[in-house]
Amino acid sequence: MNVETQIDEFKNTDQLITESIDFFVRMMSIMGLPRSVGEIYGLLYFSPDALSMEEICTKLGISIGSASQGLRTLRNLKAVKSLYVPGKRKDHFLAETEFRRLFSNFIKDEILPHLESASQRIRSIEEKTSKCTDDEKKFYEIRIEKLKRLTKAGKRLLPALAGLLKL
Amino acid sequence: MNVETQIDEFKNTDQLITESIDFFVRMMSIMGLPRSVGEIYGLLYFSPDALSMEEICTKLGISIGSASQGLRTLRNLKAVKSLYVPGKRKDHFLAETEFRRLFSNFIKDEILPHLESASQRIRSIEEKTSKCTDDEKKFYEIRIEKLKRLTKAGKRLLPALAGLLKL
DNA sequence: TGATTTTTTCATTTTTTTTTGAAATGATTG
DNA sequence: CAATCATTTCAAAAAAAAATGAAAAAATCA
Repeated sequence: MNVETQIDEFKNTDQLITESIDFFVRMMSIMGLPRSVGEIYGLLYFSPDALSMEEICTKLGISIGSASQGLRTLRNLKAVKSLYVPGKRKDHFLAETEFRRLFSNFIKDEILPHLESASQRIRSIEEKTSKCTDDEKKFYEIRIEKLKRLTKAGKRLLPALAGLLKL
Repeated sequence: MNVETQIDEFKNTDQLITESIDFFVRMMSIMGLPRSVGEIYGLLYFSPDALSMEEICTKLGISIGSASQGLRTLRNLKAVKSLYVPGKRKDHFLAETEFRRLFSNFIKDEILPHLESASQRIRSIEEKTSKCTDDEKKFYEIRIEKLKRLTKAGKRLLPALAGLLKL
């Protein structure tokens, strides 16, 4: 294999990783996760070998702080697993590629808690109608009922959503 | 009705609206929409009468710029409709309370376009594998296949999601 | 254990997003 | 159609979110 082919191949893999990072940066951003989280996952997703935090920092040009926090986020979502590499001291990271579990964790950790506190807030809204006139009460109660049905549907539907992902 | 009762009632409705705003600010923020959008919707959701932009600004203490932009966003999502009030020059706004349509519009406007461009990016990633060795190709192709299935499932599932919301 | 390496934390800086409000544009009325 | 009122736009300011990197903490090794 001559030098030019090597360079070509390097560039190609490089571009592939760049596109992957682009892809996941956007996807994670829809989910409200910071850029760095998408970058790290995008890099790992197409890496055959587990990478150390230092390699991640170098390849992405991000700080160790960002890498550490980003990896923590990804670990919490079970989007990344750390792997023991014999003879090496540093932790090494691999992308977890089962999106179903990833989304299920995202919904459980990031969405459902909000729905829980929403239910409480609705109860608190309901209490405030006690001193209204009957006409007002009627109007408010219809709207409150809609909110209740919304949160109920959300709590039921969202966790089921990941299950529907027959990837 | 004496003055104290009036004051009590005023306070009660006021608190109710405050809680509603709180509720929708958080909900809209999950959807990545700015605070002001949630505030406006939260105010309108429990308003029996249509409100003008000026009233919205005053009641929420936000600028006319925010109100104008926020109402535009809500109008685009069909979360708010403007109502002609006879004898008044200003436009008046009412909350659209069918969440099903609201979410369906949100998914159509804010999520699906990203999935479309994701498909293109995957194709671009695929092209980059052409010059890889067979072993590398195998690894990459498995991951690419997963991405394809993910976007496909997303495009199918997300629009259906709003339909499942039998509120 | 003590020295060395790796990782986390968090105050500060940088970047991005949102809000503001004055000017421009558009709409309505007499 | 001129005057007035209502709405949008957009550059600048303010606020919020994310990234940085040095210091602290934790882990590993000899």
